[in-house]
Amino acid sequence: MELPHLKDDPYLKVLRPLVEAYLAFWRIDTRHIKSLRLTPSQFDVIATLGDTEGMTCSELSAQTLVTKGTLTGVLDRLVAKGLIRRDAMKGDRRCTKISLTAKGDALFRKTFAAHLAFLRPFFERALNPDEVNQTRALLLRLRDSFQQ
Amino acid sequence: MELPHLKDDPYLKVLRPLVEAYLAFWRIDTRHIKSLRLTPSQFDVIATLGDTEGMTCSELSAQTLVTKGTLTGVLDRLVAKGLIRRDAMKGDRRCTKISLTAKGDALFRKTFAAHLAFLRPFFERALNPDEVNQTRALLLRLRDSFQQ
DNA sequence: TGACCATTGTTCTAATACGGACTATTCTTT
DNA sequence: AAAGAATAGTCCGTATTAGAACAATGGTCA
Repeated sequence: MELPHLKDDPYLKVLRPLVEAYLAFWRIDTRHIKSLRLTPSQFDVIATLGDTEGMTCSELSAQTLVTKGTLTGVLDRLVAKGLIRRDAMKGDRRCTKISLTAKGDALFRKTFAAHLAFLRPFFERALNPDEVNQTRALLLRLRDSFQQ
Repeated sequence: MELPHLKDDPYLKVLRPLVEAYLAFWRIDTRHIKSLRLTPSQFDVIATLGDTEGMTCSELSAQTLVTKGTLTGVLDRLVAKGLIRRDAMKGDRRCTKISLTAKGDALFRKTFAAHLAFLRPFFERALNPDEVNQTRALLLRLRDSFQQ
């Protein structure tokens, strides 16, 4: 049997835990965000725009986990909710400057800190400060290995 | 300023690395799967059904990362490709038994081991055997914290 | 200046994704 | 046995998702 052998490969023993840990986190994260009447992508955009002077679609797409093509639709819905604004960019007519409206900024102030405070206990319960640093270092090594 | 303070919270320092590590992995994983002419969900289903006698939709949904509602469509497309089969379950007429066809089994044999072999070097490069066990343990603790 | 190439944001298609509603069926409890 | 609860799979609406193609614009270099 070849497969059991492969499934026991010591290096692959991290694969499922990585996926499962992320997914468990993601479900909690998403559920809380939805209670704010936002989708995860929308929250991502709001949180990224918060405390900035605004940015172009490309910059937004790079800093969030939202693809350029998807971003258009996400922004459309955020404009419809009155949370962001699209302005022409002087100097480069290809670009659009995306920024929070007053309403969007108010939402950002109200929800961003609250969301992080909501998440913290889950990490606190799982890891002590030493382990946080260990985990962080190990995860960054994994990330870098998959990124080059 | 309240936000920088929150962002420096030692417990939240794992948040971004977790997301980034998973996403970096996910991109590599997905790219390779697509080269097999399958979507990630379809591969997930095929890999889960491999070397089994088949299972119900609920079991499949629990063991893969595909939601029950989404599964219907994924299975539809796999049936259309001739890779799986839906059979009535004797004993419980609510259930459907999903299993690989001969063609699906052939695809499983050809691609599953190859895909794992493709992924292994990324883990090997990042972590030594000790660290694999550490990482695994830490990730499982995180998962459990988010799951209860 | 003008040909060439890169970049920007939008649009398109196919496939997910979640969660809730729905029907059919089975189990529980009285 | 009959009413009520639980489960199975499907269907629906809304929102993503990647990636390719597109037109408009900007930069580069001969």
